[in-house]
Amino acid sequence: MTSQERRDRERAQRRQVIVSAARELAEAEGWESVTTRRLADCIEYSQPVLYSHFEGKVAIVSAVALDGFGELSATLRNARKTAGSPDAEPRAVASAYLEFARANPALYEAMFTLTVDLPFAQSDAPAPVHAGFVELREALAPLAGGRDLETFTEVVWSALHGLATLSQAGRLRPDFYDERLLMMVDQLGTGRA
Amino acid sequence: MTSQERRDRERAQRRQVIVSAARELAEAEGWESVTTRRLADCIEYSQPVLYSHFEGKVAIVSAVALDGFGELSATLRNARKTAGSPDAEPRAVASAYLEFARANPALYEAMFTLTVDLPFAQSDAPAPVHAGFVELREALAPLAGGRDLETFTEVVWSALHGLATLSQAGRLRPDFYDERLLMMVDQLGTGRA
DNA sequence: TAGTTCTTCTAGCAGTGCTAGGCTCAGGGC
DNA sequence: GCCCTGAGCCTAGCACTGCTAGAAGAACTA
Repeated sequence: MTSQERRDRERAQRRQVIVSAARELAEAEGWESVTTRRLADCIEYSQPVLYSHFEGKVAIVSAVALDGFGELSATLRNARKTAGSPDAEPRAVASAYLEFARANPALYEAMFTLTVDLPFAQSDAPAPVHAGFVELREALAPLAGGRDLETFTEVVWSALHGLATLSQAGRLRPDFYDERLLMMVDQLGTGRA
Repeated sequence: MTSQERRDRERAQRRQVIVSAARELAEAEGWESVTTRRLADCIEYSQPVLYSHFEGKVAIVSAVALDGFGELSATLRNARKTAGSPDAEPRAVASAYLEFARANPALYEAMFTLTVDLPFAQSDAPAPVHAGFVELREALAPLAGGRDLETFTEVVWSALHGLATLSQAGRLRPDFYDERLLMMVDQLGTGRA
C-alpha cells in the first residue's frame, strides 16, 4: 500500500463525510441552515477544504441528491420485489415512493426542488437517477394496457411527485394522506384499455 | 381630498410597483436575481423603503404569490366557463392550469416552491388561494362519481402540479407535453364509479 | 538532512437581507 | 413671516453568505 493510495482513500472517506454531514444537517435543521461554515464545523476542518472536494455548494447538494436517487431506486425495487403479486406492485411502489419522500423531506428536496447540477436527459443521466424511473416503469407495466408505457410512467410519477411536495408543503389535508394514495392507485387500475 | 388621502393612495400605488417589479425581474432573470438592492434600483428608491411597505423579502414574494393565485383562479374560471359542454370542462381546466404554469414559471415558483408566509389551511387561507381550488373542484365534479370530491380534487391537483414542476425542471421529455396532458385527462374520465 | 510537494488555515473579497441614525422638507400653530 | 413637529427618505454599516488568494505547516522524496 503506497502512501498515495492511503491518501486517496482518506480523501474519498472525507468526501463522504462531507456529504453525510450536509444531509444530516439539512434533515435536522433544513437546507437554509446548511452553510459552508456550519458544514466546515461539522467535519472539523476549515471552509476551504470543502472546495478541494467539491466545485461549490451546489455540487455538495448534488452529491446528496445523487445518494438519494440511489436509495430511492433501491427502495422502490425492494417494494416491488416484496409485493407478492404483480397486481399488488403498483400500490406497493407508489406507497413506498410517498413514504420515502415523507421520511426524508430534505433529501427529497435536494433531489427535486433545489438547484442541482445533475443531468436528467435520458442519455446523460447518472445511473441511479434513471434507475428509479425504471423501477416505477416496471411496476406500472401491467396497468399500462394499450397506452405508451414511457408516457404513462411520466404521468404517474408526476402525480406521486405532486402528492409528495404539496403534502410536504402543508397544502393538502394532513388526515387524508392514505385516502389520496388509495384513490390514485385505484384510478390507475381502471384505465387499462 | 385631504393630503393624507393622497399620501395613502401614493403609498398603495408604490406598494404595487414593488410587487410588479419583483415579479417582472423574477420572470426575466429568475428569483435569484431579485435582491433588495436590485429591487430598490428598479423602483428608484433606496433599499429601506421596501421595508416600510413589507416586513421582509419573504413578504414581497408572498405578495407576488397572492397576485398569482388571483390570476390562476380567474384563468381556471374562464377556461371552465368557455369550455362549452360540462364534459369538456376537465380537459379545458387542466390544460389552462398547465399553460398558466408554463407561461409564468417564476410566478408559479413563488406560489408553490419558494418559502412564502401565506396560510393554506382551509380556515385561514386568503380568498384567492382557495378560489383556484374551488374552480378545479367545480370542473371535476362530473367526473367524481361516487368518490369524495374533495379528495379527488386534491389528487388531480397534485397530478397537475407534478406535471407542471417536473416539466419546468426539465425532467420530463419536452416533446410529450400534450400526450401527458391527454393521457391524464383520459385517465380521469374512466373512473366514475 | 535538504528540498519539494501536497495539505491546511487565516484573512479577506463581494454580495446578501436588514436596520440604526440622521437629514430634508412639507404642514400647522404662533 | 417664523419655528416646530413629524413623516419620509437615504447613507452607512451590521452580521451573514459563498468563495478564494496567499501564507504556513506537514509529509513525503532523494
